[in-house]
Amino acid sequence: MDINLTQGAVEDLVEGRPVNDPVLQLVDTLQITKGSGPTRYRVRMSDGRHLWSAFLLATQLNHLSEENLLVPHCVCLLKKTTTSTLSDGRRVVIILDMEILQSAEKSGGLIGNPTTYKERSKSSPEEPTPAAQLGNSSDNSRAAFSPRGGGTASPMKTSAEKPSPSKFSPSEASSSKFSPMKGSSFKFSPAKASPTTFSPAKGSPAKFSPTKASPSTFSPAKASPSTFSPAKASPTTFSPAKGFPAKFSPAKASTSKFSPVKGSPSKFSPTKASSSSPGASSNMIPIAQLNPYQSKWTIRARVMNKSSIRTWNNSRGEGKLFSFEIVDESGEMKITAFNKEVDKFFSLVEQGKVYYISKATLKVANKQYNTLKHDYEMTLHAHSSIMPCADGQDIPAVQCDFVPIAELENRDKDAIIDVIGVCKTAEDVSRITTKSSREVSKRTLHLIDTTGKMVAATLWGEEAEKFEGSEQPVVAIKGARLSDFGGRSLSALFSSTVMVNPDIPEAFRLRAWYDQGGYALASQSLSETKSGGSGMRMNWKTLSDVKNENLGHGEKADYFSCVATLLYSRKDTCLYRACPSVDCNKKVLDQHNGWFRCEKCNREFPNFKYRLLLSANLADFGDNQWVTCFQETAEALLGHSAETLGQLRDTDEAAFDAVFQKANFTTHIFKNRVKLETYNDESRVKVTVMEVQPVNHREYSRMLLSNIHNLIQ
DNA sequence: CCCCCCCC
Repeated sequence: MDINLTQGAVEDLVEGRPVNDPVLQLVDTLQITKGSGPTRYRVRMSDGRHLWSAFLLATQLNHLSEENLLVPHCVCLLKKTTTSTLSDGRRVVIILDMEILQSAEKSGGLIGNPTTYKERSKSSPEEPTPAAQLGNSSDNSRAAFSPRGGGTASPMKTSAEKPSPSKFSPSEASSSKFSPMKGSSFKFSPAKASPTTFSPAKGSPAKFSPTKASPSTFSPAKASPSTFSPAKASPTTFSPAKGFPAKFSPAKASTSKFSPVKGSPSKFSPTKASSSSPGASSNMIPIAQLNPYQSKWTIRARVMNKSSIRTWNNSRGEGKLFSFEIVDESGEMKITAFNKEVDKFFSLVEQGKVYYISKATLKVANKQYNTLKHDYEMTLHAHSSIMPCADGQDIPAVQCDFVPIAELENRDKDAIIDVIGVCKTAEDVSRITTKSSREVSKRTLHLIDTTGKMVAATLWGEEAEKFEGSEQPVVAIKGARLSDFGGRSLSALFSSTVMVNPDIPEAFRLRAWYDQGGYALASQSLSETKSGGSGMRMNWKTLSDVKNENLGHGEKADYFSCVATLLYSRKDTCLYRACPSVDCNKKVLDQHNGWFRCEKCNREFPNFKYRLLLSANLADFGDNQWVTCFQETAEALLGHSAETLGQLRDTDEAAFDAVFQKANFTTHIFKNRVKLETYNDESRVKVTVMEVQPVNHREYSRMLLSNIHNLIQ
């Protein structure tokens, strides 16, 4: 296989021009270990025409050298690079990502007769920009290039020279928001199906104008933690019903926003930046292009998620921190603030708002805790600047890549996914104690979508407590974790964003689908719900269906729901005297001496409790069926407790009769278990009522539609 | 510099 080198790529890279997927030949590698930092590798590369010896391997690629993969004359694809200029004007091309395309053996020596490239022009030393001075003291925060890069003779400094591929000059950005170079790593290619964007905070214009947001705004005194209160929990629900104006119409939130092909003049051009931002001539770059090898940049991004303040105390010390996640059209990033930066920025940073952010430290993202799609994460430091941006409406707040619920079956356990569905049922909130003895609230929702599948999704803490599911809202969860519990289920993480009735096209579509008949679908859950409780799906059947379809004849019991009317119940045999022990319901034997014997407990008691075991005949329009109701369901059907009924029977037979008369011809939703049982060589289907619910209009409609659906199929 | 992500 012949691989062509990208002739001219060396010149383009050194001069900072974007190059698409340059293929270069590695000439040699030099280890430049010095000082305390990690080893760095300098590589010489050739494009067949020119050589350039100042390629520097980003430290995350050190393994390539350490695994002896950087063999002279191998051919490489540079997938991501950035060009920096040293303080003396020399150019360094930093390789952030690369791949070896062809071994040295196959390439058979040096290709062509390359000569060392001579830089066309060395850029003049940069001038401090207004941005560099804003929000921090005037010391030189244009830090030395790569604190880890201690291997060069003189400290390397980056400069903000124009042609760096990571920055946008007007000419480069003319037809596209982002540079077409590979290094920009777009997540949103038009080919890929439309991630969704929306602004949970409704794009609320920032209260502050950039001019107002002078450095004094950020004094610790003003931004003291005491001012925080409402910021934290509120933004999780965004119901239009609550009076938020819908900022993003479906049309506006269309995927065209993401097309890197079409589009308006660059948002990241210096021209634009100078008009309204504190960045002035600073380098406004997309988040996707942030890396540790640039010292001067400004990003403009929306806060999509903000943590509360946490403290830590461990062997390495103690302190406090908070973190938040930001987004622009190119990508996302996690930012963490510690200690003084917490005081400085916590109250300023609000979920949903847009800020200019500059001068922070980038480090390789710890993927164990950071699920965002970026190689790096950011830490704020003493000179970091965060300024509210007044006109950030164009910045999407959340990029969602919703996975259809049915598709969750095929995804890996622990995958972090975005999901959207109608909350068909929400379980009650409950308190649990974790393994580490912390108490936390949880609530499980059952979400369905147009795939007809349902999945359980658990919310935690405040989110669980405040969730209101009675109106069957559309719920979107960005960044939920897929677990394999009970088949497949989802769990919200600290980093998840839960949105109720978000103003996005998917939500509108789901709402319409559900209200126009989706609700009647007997959706099958990917998550098993133990207990025949409220999580049980409705498998609507008519009573004749139960017989015709031979329900209960299989190995396992079948479950079905029906709307039926109680015709008659056997009052004479409905009560029995049971063992008074808490967890024993065994019938006791009257010893006729004031004592009652429980065979199971092997004990005699001076008392007993009444239990119900009611045989009832249910009917719908086509058939009738004998069923058994135990304690709770019988109590629900008769409207009295077993104890009351026992007392009545013993003291007031007329009143006891009246209870049954009154219960006759009442109609309910019955959830039932059906199983073929053999007793004395005789088989018959036994139907046990698991749950009795009042008929509500919605469920009744669903039952009708489902039955009609069964009829016509 | 943190890093808890829970329960059945």
